[in-house]
Amino acid sequence: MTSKATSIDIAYRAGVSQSTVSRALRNSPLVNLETRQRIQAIAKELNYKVDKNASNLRTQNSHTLALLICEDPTNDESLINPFFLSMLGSITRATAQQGYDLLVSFQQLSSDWHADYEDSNKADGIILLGYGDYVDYEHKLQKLLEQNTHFIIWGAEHNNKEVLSIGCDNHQGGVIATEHILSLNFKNIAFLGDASEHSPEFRDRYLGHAEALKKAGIKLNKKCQFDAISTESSGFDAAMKLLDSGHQFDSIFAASDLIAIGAIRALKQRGVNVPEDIAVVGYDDIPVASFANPALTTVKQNTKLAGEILVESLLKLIRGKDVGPQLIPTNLVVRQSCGGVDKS
Amino acid sequence: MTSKATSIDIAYRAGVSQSTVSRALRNSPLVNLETRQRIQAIAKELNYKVDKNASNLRTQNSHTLALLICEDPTNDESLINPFFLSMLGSITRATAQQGYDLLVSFQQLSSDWHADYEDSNKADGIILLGYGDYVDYEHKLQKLLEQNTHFIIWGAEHNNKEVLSIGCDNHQGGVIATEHILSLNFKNIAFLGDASEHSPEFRDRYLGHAEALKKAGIKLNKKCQFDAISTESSGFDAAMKLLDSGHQFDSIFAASDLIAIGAIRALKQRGVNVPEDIAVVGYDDIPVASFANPALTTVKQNTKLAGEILVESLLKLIRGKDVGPQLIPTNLVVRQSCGGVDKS
DNA sequence: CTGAAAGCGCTTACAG
DNA sequence: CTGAAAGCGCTTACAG
Repeated sequence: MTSKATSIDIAYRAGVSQSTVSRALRNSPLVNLETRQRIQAIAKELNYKVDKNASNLRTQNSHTLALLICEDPTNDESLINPFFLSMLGSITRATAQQGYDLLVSFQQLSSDWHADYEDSNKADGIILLGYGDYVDYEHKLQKLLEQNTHFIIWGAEHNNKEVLSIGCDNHQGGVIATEHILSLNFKNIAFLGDASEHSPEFRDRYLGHAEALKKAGIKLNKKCQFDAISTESSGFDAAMKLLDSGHQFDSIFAASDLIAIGAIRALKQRGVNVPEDIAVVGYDDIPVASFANPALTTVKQNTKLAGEILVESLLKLIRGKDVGPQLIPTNLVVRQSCGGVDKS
Repeated sequence: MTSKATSIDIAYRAGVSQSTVSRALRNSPLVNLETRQRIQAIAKELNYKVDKNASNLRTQNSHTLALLICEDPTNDESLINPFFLSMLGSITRATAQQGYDLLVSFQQLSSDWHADYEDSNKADGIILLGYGDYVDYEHKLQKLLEQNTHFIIWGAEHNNKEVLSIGCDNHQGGVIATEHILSLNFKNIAFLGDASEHSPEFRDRYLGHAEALKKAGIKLNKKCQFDAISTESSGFDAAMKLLDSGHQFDSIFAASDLIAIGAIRALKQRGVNVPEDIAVVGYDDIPVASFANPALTTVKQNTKLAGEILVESLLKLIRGKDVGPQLIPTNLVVRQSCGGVDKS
């Protein structure tokens, strides 16, 4: 009783062949209904579970997806980008919903990629999170491509069309954030975040920002742009530089919530009030956003939908169906950091 | 070239038997060094990876751990307890460090447990997170025990000694939180959180609180205790009840940060200043804690260490070694919500 | 509707 | 040091 029951044990008890047990457990209509039910009852009684290794080996697929999350080494190791954590939650759920298991792994930027999940038949496909900064990963993606690995990458559309990417519409997000600021009569918007082609997601947000400005007939305030990566401290530093630059601005569009929160800390430290003196919009709507002080007005990425689409698309890819890149719409969440609505 | 290479392909190329290939790839000293290196080179060239399903089937272990996170259905589904998310991060890392893979799954409270990871040989053992509320799960744990599943549960020590539990020292945490409040000359402490045996972790915190009070010769303020589960809104509600009760108090010990944050919102809404009028201490040190307004003074659970110990202990259990329950020490993080130190 | 048989790709006694 | 062989527990043509 200590060792696990196998299909042969069940076959013996049911007085049928092992093949019939296997069919019955998969609920095959080939097996007589009565026999089927009897077998299933015995299986339940014995607490029998199909051995995944055996069935996967036989069918040559694992019914498992792997999620690789890029870990920013500049961060304290316990501080994974909270946005990715939200995505992790929704991807986990979406995967389970499709009857798949999910293998999760954090990958150091520096270390060798152990993206051999598919090669070793541990997973049928891979979801890449946090590799938006694709410049540094190009050769690794190339290798995945060469190996015919099924994978999908979260982020801006990739310049290599063979790489399937799913992401939120960062351009549109940049537009709505900027339009919101403008609608509140701020006209001189600073931008905090790396807008180079090195950070395609930030860049798209910036491009949307620029477009909205242009549409409104307002010039980009190039002097008030400072690079930042998506951490609180980087946002703090960038805002300090902005402040020290002496250039005029009445509002800030931060390329991420973490940057926005850091910037607000810098502003406060210099005695600047948000939103009375300076309005701030963030991006992501991470859980912290609503607890910030003032609560952040921000562009929400729909992580639930994103997770579902990511998983669905990867599954299609695995099954050899046609899938293209997709852009998920974003929406504005108005809180207090720009004024406008005050529901404190 | 499209289909994956097998050990037989390598054997063919290397001019040896498949058994020798298998040995060489596991770097067995039985194989001649030169032959071994030649085989490994060919494997690399062919981008060969051992098929995990086959090797797991053969060796009957999966080198995989499963993590089950209990999902509180009262929450919006995107809002997983941030403390669990931190734990997830550290467990993922600790698992990888041990050369294991991690299967992650969120389980609905209501739904049937698909804790069949081990039965189906998908995992060698299971980590249970968020099942501290064990009363409701007793029979399920019992079943796991009966099936000889290797599992470990995060939380307070379990009354059933067969269940291996690892958790932070909640009693000690309650003591240090309370001592801190007392050291700042608050004497009338309200407690927010369910202190019944239904929530063993909260209860231990409460017991530590009571002990510290007793030691200081101060009576428990029983009238100022209100139940709350670990959500912001529950904390808000509990604080409202406390306020409405009309009983006097000068400080609050919240059984979790989320409760504390909700309580602070309630206090603010009623025009009560924190920490000037009322001091508040939380518990957990979730990422949000430092962004709260005022930033939360709280009891930090060392999630990094906790993840490591959890994984190590489970592995010991799997390997048949002796393991006992462990209590991880906590420490106080002083921020602004109690006054005392002000580094805003 | 059912059974006997092959085979998925490994690991590991066993024999040399 | 190496090879032939068995077998892990399934699924699924094939034959009846």
